[in-house]
Amino acid sequence: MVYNHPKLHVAVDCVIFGYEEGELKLLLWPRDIEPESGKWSLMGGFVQESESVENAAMRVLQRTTGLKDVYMEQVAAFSEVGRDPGARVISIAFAALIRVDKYDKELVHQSGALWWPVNKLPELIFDHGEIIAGGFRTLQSRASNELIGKELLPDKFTLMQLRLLYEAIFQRPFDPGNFRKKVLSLGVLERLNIKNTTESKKGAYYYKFNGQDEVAYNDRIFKIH
Amino acid sequence: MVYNHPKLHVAVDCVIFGYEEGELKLLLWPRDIEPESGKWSLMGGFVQESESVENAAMRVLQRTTGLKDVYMEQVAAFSEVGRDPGARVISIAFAALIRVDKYDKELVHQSGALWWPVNKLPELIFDHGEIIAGGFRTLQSRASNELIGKELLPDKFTLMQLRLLYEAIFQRPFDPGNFRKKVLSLGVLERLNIKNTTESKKGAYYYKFNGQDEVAYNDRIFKIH
DNA sequence: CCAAAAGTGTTGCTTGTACACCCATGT
DNA sequence: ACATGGGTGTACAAGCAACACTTTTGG
Repeated sequence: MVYNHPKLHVAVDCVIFGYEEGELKLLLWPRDIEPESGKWSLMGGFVQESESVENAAMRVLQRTTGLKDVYMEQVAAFSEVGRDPGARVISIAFAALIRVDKYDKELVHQSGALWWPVNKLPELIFDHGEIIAGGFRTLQSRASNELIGKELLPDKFTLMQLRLLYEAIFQRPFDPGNFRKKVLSLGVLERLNIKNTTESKKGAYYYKFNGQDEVAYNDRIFKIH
Repeated sequence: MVYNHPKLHVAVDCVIFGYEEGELKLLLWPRDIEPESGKWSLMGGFVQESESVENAAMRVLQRTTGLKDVYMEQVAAFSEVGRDPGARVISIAFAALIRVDKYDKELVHQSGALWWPVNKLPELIFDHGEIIAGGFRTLQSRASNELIGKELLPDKFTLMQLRLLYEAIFQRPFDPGNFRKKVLSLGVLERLNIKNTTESKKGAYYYKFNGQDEVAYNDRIFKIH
């Protein structure tokens, strides 16, 4: 059956978060064509006839970073008529969390992409600022409902590193003692018998996420100061 | 500029919630064409060249219920390739809350639509069951982050009516005393000097939402049993 | 020795939960 | 009189916030 109805360009845009040097960053590409040449943009791509928007987002992510099997979450559809002055394009935004020690740096570097700290973003094209804000809310929401870090930190990490990640995500400090107690009480971390001695004199135990992926979180977990 | 990329049918589907007789219901239409004739469906419509998806959803809602200026929230995009066997259609789902005392009953009745209790739904076409589940989660999420009822209850209502609404939304009982204290502590309700004497012997004060629409909710508000 | 992070403990406060209890009134 | 919902109060538990304090070790 053929529907006699308008067809539209549908794109996906990926808000790609990474964590590096104590800062939450996101990956942006310089735009080299008019209009708005010189500004920065999210990486996107058009949805094809034979794929879901989730597939399209994965495809875009793999094409640009070399990564597959990455955690992604749908943010929202952005569809104001004039959002892209060049053409009518509806965009479905996705938030992706990637580990900066794993992406294909060669590939990313070639394309001119750079990591930008979330609180020091450059000028962005179209409504990409709004899309990023949405992706950031999605990330915060996820981080308060379950313990994230597996997607952003190295395999083994100290509780300080995890805390700094959360401080970057929520842009506010957490009390070290309370953070430690809360996080450990969730029972999703396993202490290793190795210590990190580079970031403190005393040395801090490394932790890792213990396999049992799905713990039933009853409620919002982060109300820590 | 013309983009040399695929164009797709983009639809909106509205999950329309109403509250009546102590039950949370949603409005469904019988499908009278093959395939899946006889099953029920959400009301939807195609997004036009010159409108945002939000506009399209509003338009669909107004066309089917006569209502405008209704609270709506985007749920998510549903885009599996085979979701509509007739054609490739991406659907953006919206959740709408309407007051059953305000919609155009004539219009709705003509179209054959019926209100179905959320826990006794008929067979649904395509992935509309999944879409409804998403809309329901969106509703619950909103109801736990702020006090809803303005959109679903009459202008004046008793605290019992409000509680029954919340019990319908969360499908579990709330303690009457605790519910009352929590709700009143939010400071968004104003007590009227009228009593409802039809639903209890003693009579219960009517309340209404006081104008100041936006109260800053710091945290999830409903953790009441 | 001092600074800085690691790690543990304590205390007070807020908030939810589970009740008990009295009130008002229509039947 | 009694059942029913209206409305208030209380006692307990859980969880968070704030902060004190001890440990360890590199500089």
